[in-house]
Amino acid sequence: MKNKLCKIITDSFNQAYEKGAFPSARSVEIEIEEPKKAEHGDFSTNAAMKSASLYKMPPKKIAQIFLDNIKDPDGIIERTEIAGAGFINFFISKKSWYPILKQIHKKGALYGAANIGKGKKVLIEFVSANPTGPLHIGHGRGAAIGDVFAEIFSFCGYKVSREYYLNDAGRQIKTLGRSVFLRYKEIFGKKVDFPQDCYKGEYIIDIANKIKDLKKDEFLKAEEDEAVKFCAKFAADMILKGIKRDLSEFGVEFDNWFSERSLYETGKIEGAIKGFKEKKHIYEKDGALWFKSSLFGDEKDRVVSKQNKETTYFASDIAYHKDKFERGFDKVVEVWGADHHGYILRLKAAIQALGYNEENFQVILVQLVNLLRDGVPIAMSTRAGEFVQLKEVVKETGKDAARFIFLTRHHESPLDFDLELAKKRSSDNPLYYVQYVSARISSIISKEHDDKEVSFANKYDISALMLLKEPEEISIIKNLFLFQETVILAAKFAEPHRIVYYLIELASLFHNYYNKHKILTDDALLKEARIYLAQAIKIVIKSGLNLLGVKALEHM
RNA sequence: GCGCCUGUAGCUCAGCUGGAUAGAGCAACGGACUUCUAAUCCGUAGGUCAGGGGUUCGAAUCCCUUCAGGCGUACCA
Repeated sequence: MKNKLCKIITDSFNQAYEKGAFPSARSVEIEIEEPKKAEHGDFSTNAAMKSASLYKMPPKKIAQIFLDNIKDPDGIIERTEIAGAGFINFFISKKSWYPILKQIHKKGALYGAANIGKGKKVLIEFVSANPTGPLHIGHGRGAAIGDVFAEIFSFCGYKVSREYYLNDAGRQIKTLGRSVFLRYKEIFGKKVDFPQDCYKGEYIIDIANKIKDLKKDEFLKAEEDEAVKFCAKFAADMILKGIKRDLSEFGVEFDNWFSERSLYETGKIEGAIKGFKEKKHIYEKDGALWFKSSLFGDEKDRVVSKQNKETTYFASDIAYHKDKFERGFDKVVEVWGADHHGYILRLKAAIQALGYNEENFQVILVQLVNLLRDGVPIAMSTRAGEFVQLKEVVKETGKDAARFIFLTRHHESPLDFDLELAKKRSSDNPLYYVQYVSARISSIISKEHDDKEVSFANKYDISALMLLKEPEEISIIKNLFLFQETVILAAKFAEPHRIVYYLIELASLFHNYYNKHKILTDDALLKEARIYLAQAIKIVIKSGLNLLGVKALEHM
C-alpha cells in the first residue's frame, strides 16, 4: 500500500518535472507516515515541505503541483488534501483495504514475513554466562532479547544461528574448583579459611555435597591439585547442565555451544596471534605481547599475552571472532550486558585488523536489571551468592509473563524488576491482555464452527468483505497491514519491544471493537465477514506472540 | 577525568530514522455484565518531555552545555 502510494507520488513528481513545474530534477526522498489523527488521513507525506528549500517555492504550492499530477489507475485514493504547513494527506478508499484480509488468510503464519535478509547468514551470540554459577534474572533479559531478536531476523529472511560462548577455560573455572573443594572439606568438619575471591553461593555447597556422596572422603587424602581439578570439572559440568535446563524452560534453545577451551586445543588462539604478528599488529613491551588496537580506533593498545605467557581473555575473543567470520557468517551479532560496553571498541578493532568489515559486527547492549523486592533493591553478585535465579522467577511468574516483562521495555533502558510486583500484578500484565484476544476469538469461532481453524481462503471475495464498513473494522485492517513494517523495523533497529507494543495496540483495537459491535450478528453475511476479520486478527496475534516465544491461548 | 546508557503524568514505561493538539498501563474518580468470556470496554482528571542555549517552516526527537542516576574505564573473566 505504502509502496503504491510512494510510486504514485514519484510518478507525479516526474510528470510535473517534465512539464517544467519544478526547477530541478533532484527530488527529496519520499517519506510516507501514518498520521496520529484520523482526520489527517490514512497516510501523509511531508515531501512538499522538504522540497520547499530545494526548489525555493512555498510548500503549499509544491503540494498542489504534486496533487495536480497524480494518477491513480487502481483507484486506491479516495481523496487528498493539503493541510497544516504543507502536508499532503491521503485518504485511502475502503475497498483498497480488504485485500489485506485475503492476504492474511492466504499466507497464514507466514503473513508479515519479509525477505530483507535474502538468506544471509547471521550468527547471534547471547547469554554466554560463565558456567560458574546458575543463571540469574539479568541473564534472563539477555536471553529473552537475544532469542526474540534471532526469531525476528529469521522471520525477515535471514538464516540465523544461535550461539552460546562457553568460558570453560581459565582462572574462574579453577576458582570454582577451589571453592567447591573448600566447601567439601568443610562438610567433613575441617576448618577452612574461605577466601574473598571464591564463589560463596549456596549452590557451591550443594555441589560439594554431591561430590561427598560420590567420592566419600577420598579427596581429603588425595593430592589437592587433583581434587581441585576434579571439583572444577564436576562443578562446571553440573552448572552447565543447569544452565541448559533453565534456558530450555525459558524457551531458549541454542544451535551451538562454543567452547573457549576448544580454541586452545585447536591452536586457534596461537594462530590468531601469529596472524597479527605477521601483519605487524603485535609488539612486545614489559614482557607481554600487545595488540595495536589503538590503530583501529580503540583508546589504547591491549595485552593479548601476559608476562607469564598466558593468553588473555581478549586473545580468546579475537580467535573466537575470527572463527565466526571464517565459518561464513555475513553478519555477527552480540547481545551483551551493558557493563561490557567498554569492550566493544577493542573487539571492533580486532575485527578490522583481521580484515573483516566492522559493519557486519553489531553489539546490542542490554542494560542491567535492578532486582527489587517490594521496592527494595537486592544486590546481585555471583560471588557473594546473593541473587535470584532465573529459574525461580520463571517458576513464580511463568515463562511467558517473565519474557513479556523483559520484552516490554527498550533494551537500553535499565529495567526494574520487582518480584512482588511481578507476581501480584500478574493479571495486569499486558501479556494477558494480548492473549485474551486470541482466547476470545477462539471462543467466538467455536460457537459457529466446529473446527476453530476454519479456512476461508477462497470463500470470500472482496464484495462480501465490503460489509465490513465500521470505522473500527477499517482501523483494525489498517493495523493488521502495519504488522510487516513493524517486524522489519524491529529487525532493522534491533528493537524487539516494537512487536510487543504493536500487539498491545492491536489487542486494544480488538477489545474496543468487540465491546462495540457484535461479531455473531443475525445478519448471516455480515457475521461471516466479521468472523473472517476476527480470524485474521488471531492469525497476526499468534504470529506476533510466536516471534516473542509466547503462546497464543485458546482459552483463558 | 574520559566513555556508554538513562531522565517524558503520582508510579511503570512507549514515542526519539525531526512533523500536525506528547500517548498507554497502573493508581484516583464516574459509568457499562440477563449479552459473542468484565483477564474487557467507555468517560473524567493528571505534563516546565530534568534545566539552559542552538539548528529550522517545525524539536520530546538533532547539536552544545549544566544537573541527576546507573555502568564502564585490568597483564580479571
